[in-house]
Amino acid sequence: MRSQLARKPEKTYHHGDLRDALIKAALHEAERGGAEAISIKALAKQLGVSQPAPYRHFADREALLAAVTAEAFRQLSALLREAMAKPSKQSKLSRLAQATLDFGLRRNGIYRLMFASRTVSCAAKGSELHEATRETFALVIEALEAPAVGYLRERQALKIWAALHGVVMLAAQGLFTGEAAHATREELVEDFVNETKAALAVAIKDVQRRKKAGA
Amino acid sequence: MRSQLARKPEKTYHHGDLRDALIKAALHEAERGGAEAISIKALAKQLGVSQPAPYRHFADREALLAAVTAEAFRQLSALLREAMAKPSKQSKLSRLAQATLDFGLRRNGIYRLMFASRTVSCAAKGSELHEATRETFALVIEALEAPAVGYLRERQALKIWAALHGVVMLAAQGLFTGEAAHATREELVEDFVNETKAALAVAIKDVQRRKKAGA
DNA sequence: CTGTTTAAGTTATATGCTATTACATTCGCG
DNA sequence: CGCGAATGTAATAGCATATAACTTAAACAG
Repeated sequence: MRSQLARKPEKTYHHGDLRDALIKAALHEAERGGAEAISIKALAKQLGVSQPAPYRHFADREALLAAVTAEAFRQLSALLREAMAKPSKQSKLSRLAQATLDFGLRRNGIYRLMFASRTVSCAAKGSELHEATRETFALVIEALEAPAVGYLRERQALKIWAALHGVVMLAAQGLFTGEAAHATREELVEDFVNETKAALAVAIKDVQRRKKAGA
Repeated sequence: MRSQLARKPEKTYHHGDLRDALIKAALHEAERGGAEAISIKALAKQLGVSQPAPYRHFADREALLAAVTAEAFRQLSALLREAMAKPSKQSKLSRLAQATLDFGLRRNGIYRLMFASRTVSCAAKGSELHEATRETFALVIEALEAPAVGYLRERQALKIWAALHGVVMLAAQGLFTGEAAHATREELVEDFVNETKAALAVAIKDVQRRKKAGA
């Protein structure tokens, strides 16, 4: 197998790593233009192979999109992990939230690809994509830094994740440029972060109190 | 002009109301399948006109999508207005929020069309689509039932709108079917509604207190 | 080494969609 | 009534997805 270091145009019959190259190139295309910007034909041409070549690695366009989306989720996960790891005065949750916003805006085409398509919801349990999204959500739960009491964490994670998603999408649509521009997206995200922390604290205290009463 | 009551296949040369028929048919197609399910060719065939006919009414596919999206926003606005109008024990905001969730899930293909595409963000100020989205957002502000103090309303409206959007999108992606299914989407929406009310009350009180201190 | 199997790539082609051009029909208005 | 604008049609170009049949070379067995 040819490593990705092989840069010379030695014009070998076999590309060597076409599958990976397709995903990377597709991600690049999606960066600006979203899913619609991904064309099998164009990618093939760009990588110097014939148009049908990609079909050796992906059953159809949808399959390629799924693989690209999975890779995008892994990249987001890596980013979030990094943001959570670095020491800071801010909470883990705050850093995760701001990092998500940053990713969603900087790489908005990819972000839209990740969520707008129905590819995600159709991902079979256990598939590459399903695992990738699951891992990202697990990071959100981790960022809460809360003990696993019932399903409180999951619930709050879901809420902050939804809220973040909404802010990113609306921001990308320019809804923050009108009369509402007085609140920055970062402020809104921080609002949601604080409300999440407060709600989580209250809920946990409530559960523990109830447990004590029952004991 | 032929009314939409004309059901007989009288096979007139002119359709009579092709523009409107295209939008309605496209909405129907989008209902399940989103934007990708809208094909000019298929619509033309379905309506019994030649393929290029639609181009008399829409410059290109994008223009049709914009018109369809605008119509979808108007329908959503109508639904929200209705929900807010009917008497109920619940607050206006709660009713608007639940109605939004309902619309987003029941007509998810259309909902995705409305937000996932970049059509919205590209809508020129003053365009049909721009006005339609603006009107919907105005309803959100109205549902807050709060006085216009600074930009507090806009900010809270933006927040709840973003949160709602997030819940709808994640729910549509089946993120509520895993370990997080213990919190229903309706519950999450109600959480956001309550947090919005609380935040708004605090913020308004804060501003008024500050004003009194300054006077 | 050599031959066979198989993964990966090629050319050719069918099908479907968008969009344009040039031409035809009808509506509406002076 | 007749003319111009609006609306629809036929023909066609161009691009993308996807499949079929064939080719190359890599990997592996003996």
